[in-house]
Amino acid sequence: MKANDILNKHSLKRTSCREGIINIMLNANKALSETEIRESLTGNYDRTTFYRSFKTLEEHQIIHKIVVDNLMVKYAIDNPTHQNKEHVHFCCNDCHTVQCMDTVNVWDIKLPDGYTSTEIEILVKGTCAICRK
Amino acid sequence: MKANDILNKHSLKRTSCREGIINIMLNANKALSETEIRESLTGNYDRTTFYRSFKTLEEHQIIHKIVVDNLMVKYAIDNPTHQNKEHVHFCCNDCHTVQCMDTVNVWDIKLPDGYTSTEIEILVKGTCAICRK
DNA sequence: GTTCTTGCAAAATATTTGCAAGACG
DNA sequence: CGTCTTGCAAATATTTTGCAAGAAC
Repeated sequence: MKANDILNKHSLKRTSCREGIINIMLNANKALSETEIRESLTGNYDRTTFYRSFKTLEEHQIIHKIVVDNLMVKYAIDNPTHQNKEHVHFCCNDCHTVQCMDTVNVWDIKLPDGYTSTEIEILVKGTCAICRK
Repeated sequence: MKANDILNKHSLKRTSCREGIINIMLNANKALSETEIRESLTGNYDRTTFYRSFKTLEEHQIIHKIVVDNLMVKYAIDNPTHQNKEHVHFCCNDCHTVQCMDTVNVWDIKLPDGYTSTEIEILVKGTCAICRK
């Protein structure tokens, strides 16, 4: 599915900034920071525009935000094949790449009585396969 | 163990700010934000002092930081009984209380080949037992 | 043409750093 | 008294908001 189809599906206007963001994320196999996205885009957009675009895309569950520390914020496309499914985020301490790990199983977490969960965020930090070598 | 003992154990100077922070956290059954801590303290401290105190206490593994969003950052005391043990953090969508769930089991996460993990952060969002009623 | 989006300026918020004065041990 | 900590000022960074001009449909 192309960027335009995704925007149409959500009745969002097809602007070059949104198209660009989605296309870059569709081709990335990792989560990207605002800076990385800006540097990959051909057009030059105001930072405010990015923030608003991210917000809109996130609200429509086209992308999701990954906060590693307060400092490192990245975005990844919502893969339709695992939509609504909890998945693990992995952050490499070495190269700081952040990835969604679709192949890692997530188990149900048994909370104390009276507690209910709507969302589970799992962030694993360590060394990725490339830096490991 | 009292605040002074903890500071002594780590060879940290006993300042009223550090004592205050630790004492408040020892008596809290939940994680606290910088603002909540400042409002609970009798003395008035500069924000810089808080940031440096948190940093020092965190480096000595006396407290740990919990990042819910970029906006919501909280701190909790390192309970000696579960030191070094992974535990789940729970954030209530309603009252925004953040707690360490010592009773919830954390399973091993099986990563793809080549990946190793040094740390796992699990944040469960939902409704707590009090707001559930 | 109506509605939504963008860019700019500015404000609000969070965090870090340097330095001199002061507290701790 | 030597070392570490604090407060203040200021720099840096992130994110949000209002408003007018412009683009999408």
